[in-house]
This record gives sequence, C-alpha cells and structure tokens, in this order.
Amino acid sequence: MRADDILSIGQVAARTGLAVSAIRYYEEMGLITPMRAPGGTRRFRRADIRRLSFVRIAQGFGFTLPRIADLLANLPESRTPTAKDWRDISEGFKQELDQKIATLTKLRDDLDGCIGCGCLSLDRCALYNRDDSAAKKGDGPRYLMGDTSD
Amino acid sequence: MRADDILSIGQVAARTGLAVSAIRYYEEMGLITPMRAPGGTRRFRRADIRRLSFVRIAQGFGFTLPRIADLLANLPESRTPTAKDWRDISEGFKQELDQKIATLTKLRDDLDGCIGCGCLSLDRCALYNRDDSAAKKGDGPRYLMGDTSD
DNA sequence: CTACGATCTCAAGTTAACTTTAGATCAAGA
DNA sequence: TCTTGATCTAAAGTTAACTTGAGATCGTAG
Repeated sequence: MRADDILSIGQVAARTGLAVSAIRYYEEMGLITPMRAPGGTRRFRRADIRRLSFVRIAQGFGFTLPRIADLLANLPESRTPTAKDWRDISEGFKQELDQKIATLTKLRDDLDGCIGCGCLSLDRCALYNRDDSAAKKGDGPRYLMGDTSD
Repeated sequence: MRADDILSIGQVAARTGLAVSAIRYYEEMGLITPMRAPGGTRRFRRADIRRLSFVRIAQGFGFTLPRIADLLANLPESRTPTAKDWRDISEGFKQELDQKIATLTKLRDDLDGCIGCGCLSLDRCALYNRDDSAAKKGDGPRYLMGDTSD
C-alpha cells in the first residue's frame, strides 16, 4: 500500500472489516469526511482508514460515536498529524484509558484473590463489597473507588 | 450493613446507582431473581446487589447483558459462592479481561509512542497501521493482532 | 456501446437496553 | 382510617448504532 492510495468504499469495507453501510453512517455522524470522485462516489485516503480503525478500537471499549467524534475532532483529516495533534487528542483519552485499565486490572486481580482465598466468607470479598459499600458516598462511578471497608 | 439486610427496589437503586426501571429490566432478563414480599414487592438480598454491581462493571466494558447473564449463571443466587463457583465464572471472563487489558494497554502505549516520536511519518505509526494491515487476514477482531508490518 | 456489479441517496426497519406511561396496589406515618 | 409516596404489571416509547430496501446512477470489462 502506497501513501497516495485512494480507495473506494467497498475496498475500505474489506480492509477495515466494517460494513459499507456503517462507513456511510460514520460519515453522516461526522467521523470521517471522504473526498468525492467527479461521479459522486466516495474516495478514501489513508487518513480516513486510520480514523475508521480508531473508531473500531475505541468503540470496542464502550466509547460512544459522539465521544469518538470529539476525540477525532483534534486530528486533521488530510494533513499529517503533528506531535501536537496527537498530544491534543490523547490528553484526555489516555487518562480515560488509564482509568479503564486500572479498573479492569483491579477487577481481574480481585477475581484472582477470590479464587485464591476460596472466598468462603464473602463479607470480606474485595470484589463484591467494594461497590456495595462505596454506594453510600454519592454519585459517580463506584467501581473506581477501591474501598474495601464494610 | 448486616448480612441479613433485605432491601426494597428503591433502596437498591439508591445503593447501586441504577434506575428502578433498569433493575426490573435486569430481573426480566434473568440477571437477578429477587424474592417477593407477601404483598408482591421485590426483596433484595446482598447477593442480588452484588450481582447488580457486577453487571454494572462488566457492562462498562462492553459486555452485553446476555453475555453477563451467561457469566453470572455459574454463581448461586442465595448460597455463598464457593471457590469453585468463582473459578467457573472467572475462567473465561478473566481471559477476556486479560485480552481487553492487553489491547487497551497497547493502544495507550502506541499513543505514547506517537507523541514521543512526533509521528511525522505516519507510515510507521504502529497505532494506525496495525489495524489497516491486519485487515487482509480475514474476519475477527483485528485490533488484537498487534501486527505493525505494512 | 452495453451489461452488470458497485455506489448513490433517502427513508424506513431493527436490536439492545432501557425509560415512560397508565392504572392499580402496597405500606407506613398522622 | 386516611393519605401519600413507593411499587406493581403491561405495554408502548426512546436512543444509539446500524441495516435494509427502493430506485437511480456510476464505472468498467467485454
């Protein structure tokens, strides 16, 4: 694949694994803005494919399309992204990723702990009690608090 | 909170942060099976609240309700879970978590790499090219393959 | 030039996960 | 007992993220 390759929507679909209809929908949602050939058919640059790949990944982790659009808004659609472009887009995103990683890791470790100890006394099970007890403290994501007191 | 506490749906909603309607919906989907008071109102045990907390967490990471129901199917609804119960439920789940953690971590690290290098030549950007190039290899989750060749 | 598959637009349909509405019943304090 | 807020069921409505369908046009191999 060369840097100046320009693909049709079908080719992009094959390459990204997305449905043609999904790609058109993403355009409608403002996630990509492919060029048009004189006849009206869409022409996709590498940048478009990259954005679509990013959409797929982010979506797999529960990010909504508007949120992803928001993240992508900082990336240029034709110009090659600069270091600053990346810093802008990743600033908040990376924090969210860090948080998700932390939560997932904790969840997994808690599972490990429960298995290791047999967890016959669930009163002290970190995984279960955490959310339950943290709930007294107000709104927001409870599972991030890591409070094992009960 | 004592081990023999039994709560109404409103109290459970306040405690878990879920909407009352959502809790009823989860029962309909078979995620929980609360007891009923003589009058017909639902009575929730600790086990129910724990299951609901688990639902919330898993859902935040893109697991569907049927999939969560499947995971929870191995947990007893009244009896205290044994080590084997936990081993059963976490066997597959932990693998999925590990995979998700790996993907997220890679995504974050790739972002870090892009920022560090400035990424002025995106031809070699691991984050972008991975999915793009992996797409040739057939169906399935492309973003897990970690292929940076192009 | 002629097929015929690929694309186009626009509108309507689908699925998951809930929420809202309506009308009835339950439960606890004055 | 009365009242008032919490719950109940059943059914319909909502939102996000797409897919499907209809009918027209594009584009390329023959």
